[in-house]
Amino acid sequence: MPKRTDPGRRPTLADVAARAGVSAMTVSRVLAGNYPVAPPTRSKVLRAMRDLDYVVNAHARALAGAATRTVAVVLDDPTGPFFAFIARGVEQQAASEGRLCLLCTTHGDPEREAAVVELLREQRAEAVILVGGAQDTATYTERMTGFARALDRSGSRLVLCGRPSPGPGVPATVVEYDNEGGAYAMTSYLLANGHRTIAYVGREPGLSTTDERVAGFRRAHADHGAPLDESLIRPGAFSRGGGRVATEALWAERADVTAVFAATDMIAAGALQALRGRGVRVPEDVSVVGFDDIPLASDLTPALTTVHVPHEQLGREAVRLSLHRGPDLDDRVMLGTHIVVRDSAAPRRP
Amino acid sequence: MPKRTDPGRRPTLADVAARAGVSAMTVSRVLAGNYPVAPPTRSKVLRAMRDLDYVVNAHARALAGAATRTVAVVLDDPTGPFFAFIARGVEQQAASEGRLCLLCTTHGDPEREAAVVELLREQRAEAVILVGGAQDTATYTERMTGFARALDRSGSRLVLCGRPSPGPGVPATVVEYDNEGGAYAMTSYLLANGHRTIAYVGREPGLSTTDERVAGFRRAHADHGAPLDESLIRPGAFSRGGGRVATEALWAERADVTAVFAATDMIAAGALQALRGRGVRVPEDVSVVGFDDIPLASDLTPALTTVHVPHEQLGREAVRLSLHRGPDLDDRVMLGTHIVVRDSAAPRRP
DNA sequence: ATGAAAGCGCTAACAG
DNA sequence: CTGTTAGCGCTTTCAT
Repeated sequence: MPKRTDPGRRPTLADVAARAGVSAMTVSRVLAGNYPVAPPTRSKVLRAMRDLDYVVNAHARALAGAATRTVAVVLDDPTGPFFAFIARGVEQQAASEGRLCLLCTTHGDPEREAAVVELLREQRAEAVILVGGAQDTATYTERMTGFARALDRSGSRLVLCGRPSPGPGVPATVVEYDNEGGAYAMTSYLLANGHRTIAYVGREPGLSTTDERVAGFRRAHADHGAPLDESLIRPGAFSRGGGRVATEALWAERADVTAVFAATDMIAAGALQALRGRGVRVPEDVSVVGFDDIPLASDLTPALTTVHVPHEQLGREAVRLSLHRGPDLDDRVMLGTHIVVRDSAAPRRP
Repeated sequence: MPKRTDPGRRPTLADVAARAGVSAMTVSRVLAGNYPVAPPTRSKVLRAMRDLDYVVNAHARALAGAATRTVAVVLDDPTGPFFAFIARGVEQQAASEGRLCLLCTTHGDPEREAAVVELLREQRAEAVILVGGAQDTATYTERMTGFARALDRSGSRLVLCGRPSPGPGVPATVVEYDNEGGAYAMTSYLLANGHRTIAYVGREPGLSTTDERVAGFRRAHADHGAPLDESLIRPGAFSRGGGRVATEALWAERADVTAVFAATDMIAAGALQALRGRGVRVPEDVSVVGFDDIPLASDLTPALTTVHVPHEQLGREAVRLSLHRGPDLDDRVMLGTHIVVRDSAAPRRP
């Protein structure tokens, strides 16, 4: 039986060509639109495509040499407070560049992460965007270098978004934001408001963002000539509960603190809970500030003064940069952060 | 020059076969693992694959007839409060079924939605999951029927998740949740707590979920023999601002209301703002309840009593059902909802 | 248990 | 401006 009459078959380029009385190549050119085709021919082809409800086969196209026009985001968990914004940035930029967007999650499991990278190599994704903080250790650097090289060999590009760079010479794109600068600006703001006994709550040792934020906290103290009591840099988990616990512990020891710089907005939310529980008024008695500017920040009572991180732009830049990249092996950009003044911080009361 | 020595080329199945001294077919079988291969041969092949850093080409595979092993979610906006949870459910189930997940957004634009469906037809995605409420009009039904048929012709499956069914006989899978039952349960709860003047705030005419929720509200009144004052069903936008405005307007007219059933948690948040602004205490003076059970609900003060919608499970079911589906043309499931009692509702004060 | 041959549907590279 | 010829890398028959 001739193929043409096969009933359940999806129409192919050849079918369209036959129906329009032209060659397959002409149809291909009409599709791509990057080559001159005589208008009458063009309309005949378009007509045939419509008649047959023709849909190109993206896989055949990818196999024949065209780019896959697909980028991938790899997240910890799409319900995270800011991962969603990064995902939105990625998706938007991908869409505006005519790319489709693959979404994968790892739940923080390194094995799953490796498996996902492998899957994305199979897909020949143009870019693989790894999102979210990570332990900045030697192991991490090795892993990322491995991913970068492997993806490079597959004709794909690794993008580290909000993660530390594996160093120069590694074929990867890095999109960061200014943790140090944001912490510096916020600490300066508190110091300018007369605070001198500022606790930094929620240091998670080893986490890349932590070190940078603490560095900004330190530099601001130094630049303002304010002595920094190291015992005021408090450890704690990056969660609401962690913030509550750490703040409770802090108050048990030091009632002289007049401002709390929480490492994240979530921690700040926990700190507010703890302080409310103790009958401490914010910002009258104590100022509390956060970092990240997640939606929750403006919902808290009082609305949280915090450092804005351009999550969405981070996602957009990740796509943009990986798609239009120069001849360099590695490239990176750092996006700025800035403080957002709301109601949770006030000048120190005498 | 022989292909094999081409330096930048990605190794193919043939390369692996050559290196292992077997035919391409044998390598393919090792890869698929669904056919007996002699253990020694097998190891030789695996060895060669590792040596060459071989990665299958998903597109070649898809072209040669294998399934694409890809499902797609189409969202309004990934930063929406519950879209993220549905996306998580989809992604998790997809991963556990060995599928990759494409993420597309439409920002509520029907044209973009149609364009996205077309793109996904090109990708031969196994399932295309459309998420989120929609106006249940004749136009909607036609659109969805069109999508369903088009996807069906491309060997793909349309899944409507939390959206109305286009009716029987249309090749689509529908995964819904029980809006009517949830509203019934919540209204019953308020009635059982002695409330008799309950306002329903945030009716968006035409939106599919609205009608079902209002129906449950009505049925509960009827079943409890409580008269329902139609003027207490208040229109309003599905947003915090909408809730605030609608509640302000309500209070200006009716100070006798003792309970507010907000159509969504966001509306409830707005209602709480409005009531706080007026110095009305919740739940002492007025009870407020919501619908959806988004994370914000437990963060509000007081924590919101609301109807839980199983968003994540909705996403999981969408994938599961579309992948393991019987011979029927259309299929649907409805997931249950239940009330979550927190602090924003109390017995009516005498 | 393994291999050979024939495509899957498209586009790149050359003609004309 | 349009057509021809060759694959892209894999999996499906059908043989052996």
